[in-house]
Amino acid sequence: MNTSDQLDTTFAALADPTRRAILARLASGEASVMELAVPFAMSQPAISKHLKVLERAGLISRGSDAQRRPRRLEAQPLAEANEWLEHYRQFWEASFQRLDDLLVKLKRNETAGKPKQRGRAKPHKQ
Amino acid sequence: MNTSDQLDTTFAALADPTRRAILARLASGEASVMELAVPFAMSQPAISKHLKVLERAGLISRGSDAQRRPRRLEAQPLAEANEWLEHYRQFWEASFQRLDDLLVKLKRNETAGKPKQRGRAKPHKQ
DNA sequence: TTTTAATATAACCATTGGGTTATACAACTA
DNA sequence: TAGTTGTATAACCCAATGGTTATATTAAAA
Repeated sequence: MNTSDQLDTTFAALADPTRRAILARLASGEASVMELAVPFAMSQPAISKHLKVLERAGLISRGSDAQRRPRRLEAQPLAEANEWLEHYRQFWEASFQRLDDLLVKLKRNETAGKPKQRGRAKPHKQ
Repeated sequence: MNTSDQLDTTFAALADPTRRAILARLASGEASVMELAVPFAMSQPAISKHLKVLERAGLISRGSDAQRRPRRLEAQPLAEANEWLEHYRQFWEASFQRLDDLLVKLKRNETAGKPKQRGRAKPHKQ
């Protein structure tokens, strides 16, 4: 699998809220399939399918404990995804900066004399 | 669209090599649909579909210049994706660290007396 | 005013994705 | 040994994805 294929399967695996929740759960330690399934209104086979997607992407691995097959997080593909994203950091930081500039300007017009804003004006989540 | 939906559509949009290549192209400036289509062995409507996916994810926007509808990069959703990934940084850095430790140990056994390795041992791309 | 260029949309097709239920299998427990 | 628990797999359904060709729309150029 080349880097591009790896990014395909990594991003595809991350494009599902159930799978992201599973990764979040595994961030606090390994867990069995049953344990992973509990929070979801979904059958056990559905969870097993999600786990297969995550495993094919290399985002989790499978252990063995009696009948259990505990999964644990394998974050390395996330490093590659992160590296890809990094190439675009300048672009989103530029847009944050434009937002800052705007907010500062508005603020100045509205309350001249008050202390200037400090730190970056983080935009609200949509 | 809540944050989770936004991540869904962002990651899904990124899970395709054609769309990632389009974003890479747009990183060096806006471009028309035709210009974007050139590098790909794919019909114009196929490209238009990809552009629609990127636009729905908020990753590009559409300008207007005569018959042309030039697209430009809108990197803000990438900031959110990056923020999500950041939560897992500790995990991939831990695995890099384990790899470092291993390499250093191997190196020591193999060539005792030579200078120690500096910086992080970056794993090869697969 | 007709033609050409750039883009969008419709209709279609094959494949994949995310879910289901039913069933198989492997490993503990009584 | 029989039952129970944990997980995987098979077969199926429906919706979504990624491509196609053909056609519509819009604006410029001749």
